[in-house]
Amino acid sequence: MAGVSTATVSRVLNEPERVSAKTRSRVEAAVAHFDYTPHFGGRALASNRTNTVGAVIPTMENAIFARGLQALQEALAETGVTLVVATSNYDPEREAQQIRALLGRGVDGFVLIGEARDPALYETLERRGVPFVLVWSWRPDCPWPCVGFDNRAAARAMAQRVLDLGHRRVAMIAGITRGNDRATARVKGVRDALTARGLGLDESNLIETPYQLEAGADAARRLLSATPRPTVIVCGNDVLAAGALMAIRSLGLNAPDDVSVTGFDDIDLALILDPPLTTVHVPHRRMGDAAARLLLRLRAQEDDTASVVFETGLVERGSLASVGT
Amino acid sequence: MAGVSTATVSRVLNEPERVSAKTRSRVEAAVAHFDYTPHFGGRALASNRTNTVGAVIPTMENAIFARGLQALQEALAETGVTLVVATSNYDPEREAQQIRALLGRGVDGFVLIGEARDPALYETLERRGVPFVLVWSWRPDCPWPCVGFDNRAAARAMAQRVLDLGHRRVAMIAGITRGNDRATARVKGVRDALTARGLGLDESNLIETPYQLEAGADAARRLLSATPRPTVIVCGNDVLAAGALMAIRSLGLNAPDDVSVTGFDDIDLALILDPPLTTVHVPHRRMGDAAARLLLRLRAQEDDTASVVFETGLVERGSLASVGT
DNA sequence: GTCGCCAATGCAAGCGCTTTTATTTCGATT
DNA sequence: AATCGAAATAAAAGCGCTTGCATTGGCGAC
Repeated sequence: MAGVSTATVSRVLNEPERVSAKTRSRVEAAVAHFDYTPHFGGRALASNRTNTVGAVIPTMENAIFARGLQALQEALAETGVTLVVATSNYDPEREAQQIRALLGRGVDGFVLIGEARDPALYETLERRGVPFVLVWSWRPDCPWPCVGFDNRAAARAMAQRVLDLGHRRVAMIAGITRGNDRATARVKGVRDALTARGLGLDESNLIETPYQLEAGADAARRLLSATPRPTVIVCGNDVLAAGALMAIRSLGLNAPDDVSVTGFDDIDLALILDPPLTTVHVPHRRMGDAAARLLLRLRAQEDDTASVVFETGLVERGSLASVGT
Repeated sequence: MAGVSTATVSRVLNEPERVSAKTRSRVEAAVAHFDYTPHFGGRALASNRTNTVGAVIPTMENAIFARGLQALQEALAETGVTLVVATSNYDPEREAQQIRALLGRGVDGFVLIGEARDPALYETLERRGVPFVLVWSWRPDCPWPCVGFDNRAAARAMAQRVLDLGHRRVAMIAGITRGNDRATARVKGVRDALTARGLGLDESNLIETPYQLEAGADAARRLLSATPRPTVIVCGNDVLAAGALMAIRSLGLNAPDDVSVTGFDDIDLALILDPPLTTVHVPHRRMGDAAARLLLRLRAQEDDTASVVFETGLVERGSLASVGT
């Protein structure tokens, strides 16, 4: 040892300024010499903090979450907080399990996707006093701290643009809406716009399907087999739209001449597609970053813990054309 | 309480079979009633295990890692082990930091990408007795437990195929090779094949660049400005290849008629591209899964802890054509 | 009925750290 | 040189759990 008590070592590690420079350097030398690392368990037990936050996302395979997580993780790491990630595969029960599992691991903060979940879960979180932030969705009057955007309004804006371009036979490929408020809001938004013009979205023109390339392609093939076929397919995200474009090509049709397609998210993919995808731009990385900062403020019991809303924007590329051109 | 000692509660939670059915059910009732969760720190301190494994990957934004992690995480979760993910952004120093940070958090297992890293790090891991698995790369005689494939051989096979199709002016867009043995091996593999036919890959025909879409496009533009221009661009991964295809289109050229392109990884993207990408198929998900199982065996000190090698395969789609057709 | 044995449970000692409180040290002041 | 106070450090009490060992109780064998 460096001739000091464990208390001093602890102080050197946690509040270096409270220790005299001379002792501090001696301790630091010893730490370096023995390649000492404090024991996490001991620390967690004594201080009752783990400096860990948990995120439960649907899947890492969706680029939007991967990107958001990356930003989240970077922002948290700056303050020495570790991120633990679990996935639910879009299953609400599994999400609840994962949250409980992470609670058991003593995470002292949560980042959760969307708002739709069992009230009992919210109650548990509050009772334990574990702060959390809901990401990726936002609506007026959401009672929890959120960092997101208005999925419904964004989808509505996209659908309005579609209608402005003269489309009347509108079909939609949505994500699975059960337990997914983002997917639900996007369908609602499209409905809003259609209804406002006296149109509807009946069952035959709306398919819910997992957010996967092949699933999107299958759905598009089904929608396009109708007579008369839709002039536009509005998709719940970019991956579904990519699938739809694949299907269109495989049917010998041409986008946007025969059928227009729109996406949602604006991931890299949208740029690569041919034609490039008209979609809704969502600032995933900035949301991840903002979520981290909001969560840190909540943990620190700071005052400024208001929800953060991001604006989305229509990005018009080549996949959406006016009807009949 | 349920009228038992804490010791019994601990046993109910950890080795239920050692407690009589009657007591066990009483304890379980109490646990459920109070919504009790064991304190992670206490547990870690007393048992000196955290049931956590750490993974340090370059970035979650690359689909291959996202996919591998997803599989890894699912396989680990089955046995109650939690995955903690950190990212290095392809920076060896940062990777070392992250490994030490995770060690400090008491992870009792590691999944690391590739083999190239400071020997001191390996020493630290061994000294601490923390088992680890290297993923995504494999070579004969690797002294550590690996789950991967032979990047060099796979790249060589791809290059051979390119040469078999008559290409002689071969250019390559590689990832940054510093501290990245996969990227390095892929360049070597291509060189192997070229050298075997008396060709070379001089500086003007090899560009190293980050694995990003735009970077790939820029590199392709530079390569294609040469006279005579290359007939094929071999890319270090699919994202770079997608960028190259974008650049080719933006230059008014056509793939594969004017220039062929090949990728590496076979992510979803490869299928969507136009023309669809000829690439090397890598079983990312299965690697993640196998890595989890190998690590669990190492932790359990089982005998069967041999490295796992996966086969890769050429997937021929439309982006590579024979020269002069 | 007694004894011995094993399964089931309780007891109590830590695990390595943080933190409150007490003690020492040292410099400044008189 | 003595005194005081502030700053620096040590002492010691847990944090909530696991686990080796001691104890209890129940049962079968004699």
